[in-house]
Amino acid sequence: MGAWRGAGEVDGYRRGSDDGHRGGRGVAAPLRTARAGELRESDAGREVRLAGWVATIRDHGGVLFVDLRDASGIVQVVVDPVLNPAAAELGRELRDEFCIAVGGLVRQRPPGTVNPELPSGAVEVAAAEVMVLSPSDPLPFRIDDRADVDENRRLEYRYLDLRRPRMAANLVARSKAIGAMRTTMLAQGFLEVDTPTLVKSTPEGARDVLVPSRLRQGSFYALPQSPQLFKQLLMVGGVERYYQIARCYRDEDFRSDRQIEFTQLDIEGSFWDREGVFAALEPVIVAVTRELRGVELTTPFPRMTHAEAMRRFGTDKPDLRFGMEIVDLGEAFAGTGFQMFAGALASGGIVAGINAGAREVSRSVLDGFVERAKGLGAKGLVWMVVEADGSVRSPVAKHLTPEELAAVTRALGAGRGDLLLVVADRPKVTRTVLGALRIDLGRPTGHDRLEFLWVIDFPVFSVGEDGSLAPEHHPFTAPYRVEEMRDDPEHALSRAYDLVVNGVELGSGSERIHDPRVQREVFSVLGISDREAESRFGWFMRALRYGTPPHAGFAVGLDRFVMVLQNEPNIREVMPFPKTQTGYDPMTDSPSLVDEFQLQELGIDLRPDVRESLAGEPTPT
RNA sequence: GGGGGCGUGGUGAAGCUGGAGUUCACGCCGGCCUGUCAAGCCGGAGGUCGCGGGUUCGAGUCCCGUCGCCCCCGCCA
Repeated sequence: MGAWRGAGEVDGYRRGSDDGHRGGRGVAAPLRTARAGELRESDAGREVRLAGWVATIRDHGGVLFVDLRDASGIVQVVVDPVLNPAAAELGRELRDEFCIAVGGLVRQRPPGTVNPELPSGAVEVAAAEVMVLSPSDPLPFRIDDRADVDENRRLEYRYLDLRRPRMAANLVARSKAIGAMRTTMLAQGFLEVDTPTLVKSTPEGARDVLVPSRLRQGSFYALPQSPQLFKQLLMVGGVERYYQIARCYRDEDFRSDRQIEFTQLDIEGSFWDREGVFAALEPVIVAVTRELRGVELTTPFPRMTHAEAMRRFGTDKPDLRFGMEIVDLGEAFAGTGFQMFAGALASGGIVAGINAGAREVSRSVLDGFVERAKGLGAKGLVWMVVEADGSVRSPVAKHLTPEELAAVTRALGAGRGDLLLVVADRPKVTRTVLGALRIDLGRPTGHDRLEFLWVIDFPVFSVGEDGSLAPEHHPFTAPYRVEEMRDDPEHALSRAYDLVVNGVELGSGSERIHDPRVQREVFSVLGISDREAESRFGWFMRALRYGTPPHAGFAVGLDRFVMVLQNEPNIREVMPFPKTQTGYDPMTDSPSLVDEFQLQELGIDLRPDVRESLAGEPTPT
């Protein structure tokens, strides 16, 4: 680019300067000698060159103010037509978000015109020269944090959205987080190793993102759900301490904290157990939090077993920033005549409740809670309000004895005005429903406080609605005892753990199986036949036979972590180019149809019904 | 797969009980203005009320369907 030299035109835009004529002597490189947001009183008297974007223009007819923004921040540029008529003339042609360069003198602002809102507000740059590097069309939305722009529109113009201070700050935070992770991992002697992104599909857990092979038509790669098996192979390979900032892909429905592709800090270590993992990871969490929040966390983080988390909070990722714990009310209703409670207790269920505290709630809000509980799978929800006179108002009060009502309020520590929510159902349903209501009712907004927590001793299997068992973790997780896993699968515990902050699952990990015989047994208990295990994981099981060290590891969700630390409500705000809930990118119009030839090369034919549904769609030629 | 919320000039909103595309702020275009800082003042342009159907003399408004975005349940080993 010919900026600052050559003729006085850049892409047809005239340059204004104080030499009184156009096309005058050029100005030598570099384009920029200072950063806008960094200028301070101590810079007064400096001749600087700045380059950036027009944040706002304030044209007083005479003097013209331009807020010049670059990645470092904003500084006010003053163009004075008396001192500099050519620059002023050009300045009048400037519009929002033009990319410009300015040369001039940094000076203290006149008394009374200092802007305390701006870090650079004590100074301004008196423009001697202004040059348009690149003009801008009128914007689809304002570059401003204060506007709440439709997200589709933001994604369509993500490059403009990223100019907003909030998004720019999130990019910086993300970069700092990765930096702190690398620094901490390197200091601990970890080796950064990258692993393939075209891998073997192992239909297990999440849906794979598939990539068709051209050279082997009909065969598919998968994008990795995580580098799980590769990092274990690195342990077999003698790496001992591995980490990677890894991109992972899971083709499941989107949520506010889930995207089809996301980033993890992935670590693995040999001769490690859980304690080794925690000891290596806590400094990383501390460093990232220090970097992004300026907060020094206390270690070690508290721990809680999965069973305790479920019992007290109804979830495997408890938010410890508030109480409202789930209280078992079995004792209070031990001999109750109230059919709903008695029935639940008799059939192996439980009665439990939470004290939502004193709050004014209308009947419609209470009905909303009942609907929510039903939506979550409970048969119903009983609400009780402790009245000013100590009596209990509830739709079921007449079915309960005064002793029972007293026992409930006592068990829940209820005082005047408190709202109590009670569920009677199977234990798991009861706890998860109350756990969800607890979050609905008690969760603090934002993430100003941080409550980290290790959740340990996950069960090997989770019990489904129908009583069926589903593995809670990937099949390479070591159980405490294989025999228990086989003989009493419902109660078997695994050497798996999660890291939780403020009710958000930040990541999970486990001690791995390093004995091929145990691995085979685990496959068998999981219902994976020898033959199936061989075809899907044979290559991996073979590796385990060559002196595999005991090892363990973890993966931290980078996007979620930054989301929490930046106090963002969803993961998209901390991802540079995220997709919508339906996996669509409005900016690039992706995913898109491909042309017939591309499909042919891959040996792929679209199903007739799919073809049919696409009729009328614009197709590539 | 299911439930809910939202969809109105370029942006953000209001639009009540169905009565003229009405209103507000920002942006845009033009003009004025020499110390503002989301500058100010005057004037102007700009909309198939997501799309389709229905009810009605009449629909942004009511009903049905559909599409898109967001949130939740399922799903996410």
